Amino acid sequence: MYSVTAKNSPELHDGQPIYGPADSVASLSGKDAFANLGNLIAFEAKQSLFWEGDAAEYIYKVMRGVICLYKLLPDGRRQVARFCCAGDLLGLGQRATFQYTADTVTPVTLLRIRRADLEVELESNTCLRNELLAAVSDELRAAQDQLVLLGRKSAIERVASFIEAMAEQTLRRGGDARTVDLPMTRVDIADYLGLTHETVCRAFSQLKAQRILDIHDHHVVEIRQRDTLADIAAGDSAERLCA
Amino acid sequence: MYSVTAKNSPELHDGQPIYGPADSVASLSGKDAFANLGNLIAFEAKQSLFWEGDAAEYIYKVMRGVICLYKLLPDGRRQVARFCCAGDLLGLGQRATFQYTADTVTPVTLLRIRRADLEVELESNTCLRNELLAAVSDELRAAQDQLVLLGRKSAIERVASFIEAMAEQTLRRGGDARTVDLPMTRVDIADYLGLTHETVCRAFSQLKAQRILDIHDHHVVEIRQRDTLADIAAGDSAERLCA
DNA sequence: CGCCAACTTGATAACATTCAATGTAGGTGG
DNA sequence: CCACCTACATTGAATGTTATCAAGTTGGCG
Repeated sequence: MYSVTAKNSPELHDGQPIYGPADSVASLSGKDAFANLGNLIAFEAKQSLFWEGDAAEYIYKVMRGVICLYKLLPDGRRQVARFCCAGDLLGLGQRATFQYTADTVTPVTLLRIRRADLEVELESNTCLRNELLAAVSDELRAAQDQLVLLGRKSAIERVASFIEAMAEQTLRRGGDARTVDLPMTRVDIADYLGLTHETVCRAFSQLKAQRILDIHDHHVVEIRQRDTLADIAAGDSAERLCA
Repeated sequence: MYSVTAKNSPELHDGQPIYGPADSVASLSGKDAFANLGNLIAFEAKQSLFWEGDAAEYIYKVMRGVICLYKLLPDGRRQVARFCCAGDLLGLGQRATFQYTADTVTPVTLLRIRRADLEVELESNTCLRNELLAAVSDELRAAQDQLVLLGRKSAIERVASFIEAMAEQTLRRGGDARTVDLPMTRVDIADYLGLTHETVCRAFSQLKAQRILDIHDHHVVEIRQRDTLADIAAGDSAERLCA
């Protein structure tokens, strides 16, 4: 489980900390097409990696921990676009600047790859090219699902969808599908789901009251009725299930 | 301008109509890296091209007209993911099935390309590969902007954003930036913006009452105060502007 | 032990939806 | 040619979900 409450060590801010270079990645991820292109760097929780509009000199691969990508409106309203976990790539796209701001949610280890180096490698490396296209395509598909969630789902449906998605991710990483780790705060979740943190809270409470969830810790929930949760998440017969 | 009210000719449904093959495309689009890979087909307005989950044997390039891509929830709620106009590609992504349903909004001419043919061509054609990656990246960026709109913008901000985006598109195609063509219905717009058609209607009326828009025809609006519209769309000082 | 940040719960209010009625334009058929 | 029909658009009134504002509670850490 993640240590969410790690403090902002003043001596380690804004990405200075550097691990051993290049090939020490192998120990973390097995063989990785990206490993020999970049360096590992580490960040504490709750730090900024980059801001929307920054020159995108690097792209990143998350090796460990969770990162939150978001955009801000002028008056401070925030929309979280994505939570990036181990294996995810950040900073793709062909723009010279980042399209969103990135903060760490937990302590994080990143593989940092110079964009220019990547582009050279892409010329010859078909496998890498495919992996990259797959990453962008997956990101697009996830964004389209999120459009449906934000445009058409109710608060309870959004929260149920989120928990289900996090559970699936846990499962893919070989974890227990019933115990779900939620390292981010309620505010982060709210900004991801287009709700307020109070509304997210009430949805959690409601799912707990209906015995669909158990909430051990604020950041660890257990799914007790996976089918019902899935039905709510899918937007199916909400009136019956949420009565 | 588009003829929105074209009838559903019974003799021309579900994509049978076929134009001349391959190279007659040149006359429509100038040189086009995709042209010699596919065939042109035409559709009337308000027809289905394919459904979410269909086997994705082809990808399409829109040569003329407008197409609406959407997803449905089990109870019929609809979220429009995108309106595709001339030059846009449909059906990208590496999945064997379509990720959304596609209906024509206006009469449409498409270039239809067999996916297998495209993949063969991609092996050798660097230019085409780049064009494809650029298309996916653009689609992703548009989807991320839409996440902010759906998650955090008010009704009036959503409608202002939509009109502004349509105006920019008109401009890029060499049209007058003030006169904006909206070939889709209010329901289509509502399902794109995550609102009801009544709310969209009221937002149009409000923008008209504030003399920010003129509404000639239901499907043609004129922007009278571009700056104010842009401010509202950006979510800037909404309280002052919308008072 | 006490502080602080995150979380939870409650009361009220706002904005968008829902339900209902009316308006408008194009197309059809008498 | 006009009346009718249908689909789409607009406006009004009510209802409801979610946001906002306001207290409290909890848990981790100094």
